[in-house]
Amino acid sequence: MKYWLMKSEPDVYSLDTLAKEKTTWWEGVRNYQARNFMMKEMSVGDGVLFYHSNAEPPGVAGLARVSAPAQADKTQFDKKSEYFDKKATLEKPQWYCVQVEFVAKFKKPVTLQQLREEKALAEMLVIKKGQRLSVQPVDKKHFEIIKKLGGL
DNA sequence: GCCAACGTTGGC
DNA sequence: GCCAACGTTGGC
Repeated sequence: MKYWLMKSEPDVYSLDTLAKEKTTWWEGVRNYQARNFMMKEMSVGDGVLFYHSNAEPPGVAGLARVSAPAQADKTQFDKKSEYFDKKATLEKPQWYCVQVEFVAKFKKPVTLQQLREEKALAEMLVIKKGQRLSVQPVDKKHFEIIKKLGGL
């Protein structure tokens, strides 16, 4: 069982949307490191911190869980999609994504500022300068602290 | 294989 | 909207 932080812009796809839809395929990741985490490291049941980037304020909005293993991201084959990739073929997909399911929404989001102020979280990747990875691993202890900060 | 140019991310 | 940080692309 591993733990992750996954970023989404709430204007594009928010935790509230996931709460309504229950599950979603995490499509549109076009970074190899992030893809490799989804393809090779994630397992069904892994815990996910759902992070709102480009939000006011930015921060962890709640919890999700990996609900199906990685499969080819179908948006890479869709010419009309902004995520279309002409290098991808059905035989050799370039991009994969896992399915995540809604778990819980924090009563109040745990803001980036709170994460920075919490000494025990100083080593978290999301805090670090220039850290842009949209899918990143999280220590269990950090996951638990944030869950508590979120009131769960 | 180097690296400059360019594009994207994401906080502010 | 700005811009620092970083990833990707493509000429050589």
